Amino acid sequence: MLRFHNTLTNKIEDFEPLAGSEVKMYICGPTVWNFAHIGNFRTFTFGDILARYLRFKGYELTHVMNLTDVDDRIINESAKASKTIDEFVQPFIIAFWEDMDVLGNNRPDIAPRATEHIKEMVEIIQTLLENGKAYESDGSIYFRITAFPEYGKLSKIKFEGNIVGGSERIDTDKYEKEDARDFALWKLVDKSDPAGWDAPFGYGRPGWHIECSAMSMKYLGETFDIHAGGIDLQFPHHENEIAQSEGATGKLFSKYWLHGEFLKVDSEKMSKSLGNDFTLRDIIGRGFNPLAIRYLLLSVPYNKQLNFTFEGLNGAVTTVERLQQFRRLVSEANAAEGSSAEVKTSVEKSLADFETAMDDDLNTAAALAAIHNLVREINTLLAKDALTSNDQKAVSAAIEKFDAVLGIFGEEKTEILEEEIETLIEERQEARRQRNFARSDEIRDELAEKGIVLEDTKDGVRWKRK
RNA sequence: GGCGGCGUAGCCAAGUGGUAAGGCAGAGGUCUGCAAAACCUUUAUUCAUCGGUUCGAUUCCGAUCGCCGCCUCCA
Repeated sequence: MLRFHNTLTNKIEDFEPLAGSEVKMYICGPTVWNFAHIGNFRTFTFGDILARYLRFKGYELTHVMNLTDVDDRIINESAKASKTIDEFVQPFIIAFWEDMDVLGNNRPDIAPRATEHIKEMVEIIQTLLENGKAYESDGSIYFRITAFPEYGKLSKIKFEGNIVGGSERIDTDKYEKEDARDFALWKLVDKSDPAGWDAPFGYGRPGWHIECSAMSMKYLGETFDIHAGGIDLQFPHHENEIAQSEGATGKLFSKYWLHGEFLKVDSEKMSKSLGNDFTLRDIIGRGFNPLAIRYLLLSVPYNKQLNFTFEGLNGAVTTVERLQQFRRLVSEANAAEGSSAEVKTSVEKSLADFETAMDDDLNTAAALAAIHNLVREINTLLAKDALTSNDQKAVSAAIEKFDAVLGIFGEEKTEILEEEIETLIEERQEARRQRNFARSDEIRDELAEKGIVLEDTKDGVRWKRK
């Protein structure tokens, strides 16, 4: 039984979708110019694992992830560059999907853009104005938090002695709001500003939070199953989404809320001043295999802070190579006819342990342990040449199942230079037979330079791409 | 100041009221012309510190120390 820690109730809950085997899920996506940080990709990778696992469990999933393509920076910079928002934002969106692809994150089914859903936002704001949960002040529209008593139920934030009362950090007056906690739904802008939209309540642009309410409900309905995102969004963004959405519909917005924890770097917070705010591209630029980055990001359960270190990443590089090697060894094994009860048991146990771990709020660390245990057991048999053909099939099938969820075994590559490589290997074998090791090592080095690694085994030479 | 999370071997870490998963690194060995890969063996009397509850705590409670996040704008 799949269970999640639901931030809304702060409890571990059995996952029971609203409609049988259909699951509707919304994940808060990137602000398109600001996605590149490795910490963000932990959240997106977690979202991908969540989606993959729901499908693994047989659910029919609709997975929506928004692209926030309007904010002050985008508006200012696009104006400076004399570009439309769309022109300015397009390269960032392309780069984002490139990074997602490189990391092996499947794309969501629907990736709506904020700027294409202004109409839906306006409709929600209208409803809130009509039912008294929003008000106009100085031409802008604000949400009236006092009209939504449940405000704070997600973040459990208490306002006593905090924002409203004790703090001197806010001067309520300067916001022209009824209450300092009230947040903007629609911001009035000058008619001459190209970055604005017409609405019944005036020319302006939407507040940040309203886009997610509008897009999630448009594609998933007024009530849907899962809303996920990084922990940094819990307050105020998700809290405000709930207020807007439930304030407008009077219905439960999302049944489950999952929040991914943050990344630390060398046990410190990430920041520009510490020079440790790496982007995915920085790390790949240092020559690290994206698959290893993926492995590291998912090796710690999503709801735990992960300490990112290059020592850890180097470990992940080795681990991922071992897993890829394992898949190769299994598929290439010279398996004799037959089957073994022992292997059957090992495979079944590994799959069961894997699923138990993932069922338990996506405990990827424990799930990986289940995989590693199988790898070790089967490798032992392979070393003894004791894997039978039925074992081979069962193990391969298990690998495909694991990989459908985690995506860490890499792809089976089709080789292009194969003939050339084979010729060189032949030549090297001949040199070795003549005990001309100087020449044989030369060939091995030559191939190594091209990224081809040779391994001499008792069944002949095996080669792989590094 | 308010709220929340965390502190387990050199590193990344799972976990549970009953005696410490897994990976990386290290050491020794098998195999090999040498490597590589793989395998085998080995690596925490102990889970930040100090108290308490208990037959028994790393796991529960309290305190202390340390680290991280949110609590303003922008998203």
